[in-house]
Amino acid sequence: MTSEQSKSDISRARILDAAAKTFRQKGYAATTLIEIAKAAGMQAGSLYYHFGSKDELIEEVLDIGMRRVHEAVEESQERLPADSSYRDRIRVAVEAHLTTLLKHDDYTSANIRIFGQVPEEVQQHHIRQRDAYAELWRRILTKAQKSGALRSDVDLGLVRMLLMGALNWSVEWYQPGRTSIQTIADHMCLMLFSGIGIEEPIRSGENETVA
Amino acid sequence: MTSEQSKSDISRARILDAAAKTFRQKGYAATTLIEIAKAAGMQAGSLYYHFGSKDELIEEVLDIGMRRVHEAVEESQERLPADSSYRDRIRVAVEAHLTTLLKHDDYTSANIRIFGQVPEEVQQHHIRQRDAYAELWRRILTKAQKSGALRSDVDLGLVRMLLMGALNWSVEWYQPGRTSIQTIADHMCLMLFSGIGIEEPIRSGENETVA
DNA sequence: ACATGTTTCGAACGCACATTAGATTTACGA
DNA sequence: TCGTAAATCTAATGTGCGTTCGAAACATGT
Repeated sequence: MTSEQSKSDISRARILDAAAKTFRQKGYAATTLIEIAKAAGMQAGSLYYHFGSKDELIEEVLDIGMRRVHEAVEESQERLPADSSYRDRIRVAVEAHLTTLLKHDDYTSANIRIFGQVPEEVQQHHIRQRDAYAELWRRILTKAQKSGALRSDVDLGLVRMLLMGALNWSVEWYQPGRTSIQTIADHMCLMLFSGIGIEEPIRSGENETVA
Repeated sequence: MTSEQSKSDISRARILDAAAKTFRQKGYAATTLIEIAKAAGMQAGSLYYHFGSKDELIEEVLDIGMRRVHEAVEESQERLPADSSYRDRIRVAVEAHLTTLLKHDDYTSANIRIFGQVPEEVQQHHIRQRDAYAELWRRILTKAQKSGALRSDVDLGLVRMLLMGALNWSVEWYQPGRTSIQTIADHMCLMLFSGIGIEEPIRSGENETVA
């Protein structure tokens, strides 16, 4: 064990990568250890040298995924000039969340897609972590509202849920190459700050039906 | 079989109800036929008198779920006065989608939660139906945009995805009694049309362009 | 080259589940 | 009441998966 990365560490990482990718694609219960092992280049039984059980493996995938998006958003705030506008603060947070989710991070997207499928016991282990991430967003939005950058008559909890939903749902439809992540973030921020509505002319003329 | 509802029909409906509820709660692979049968008041083997396989059962659940939300949104448009504003058209569509999703419809929420987990073959059978529902929303939004009610410089496909995401994600967090469905719809429409931002005191040049 | 610890293999176990088929019960018209 | 079809039960089958464990292969320090 002379090198920084022991062979065990390398195998462990390969297993986790394979697990994250497979869990994201197929869901929790539909993913077999045989599949993960094959993707990691070993036999199913060998996984147990590194992880005690399937649940232990998935717990680590969930943990890494949430930690990454949390850190990404946190760093996006720290990188910002101290006198940045609150809109910019929210904008970079949205960009960080989306980028982590859609760009080379099977862990975070796996977390979002399979969290609702894992055994309740596993979920319990991650509630604290999820709350911490929610709290990060709560702080960002609350500061913006207190400072007058966001309307004071909206329920920020609700706004946060709708915002997270819009962002997280992208894992269900995003395809690299069709739309840039930046464009998605721009549209999201436009909707969030200004909306996309235009005052309609006061007359009620056209009776165009939709259906 | 003298009554309108034969015993078979009643059992069938009870099975479907039980399946929708269980699938929504536990996901596709984690739901066993034993569980569904117990919730429907019979033995697992008896299910096969009504359905050829687990996949056949889930296909019908998915089908019903999508049909219900589609019809709900369609009817919301037809019920509207012919001279309604485009904002109102979108508003009632949002309300119809959300209400179907969150109020007594395990079928639609099951569809949304488990679609990504079912075997690819089953998914293929429903792509047409999903496209049809997407097309319904596309029409509503496009007409609004063409009429000048929505900004012309936004990608409506993207807006639709973000909107659907915000709405659909509610199945992950909504709890009856905490926030009313109407309030959720109001917040969503406010964000969509006007945004929740307030011009900040002129500090630096904000660029509000999209794409 | 040897010895010792590390990592992977490979076969086997047990269990839970989807599915099947014949027996059994239920509903209902004659 | 009887007979037939509908509906459900019950037990069995097969399969796939998580998990275990001793043996084999590999790596490393002496």
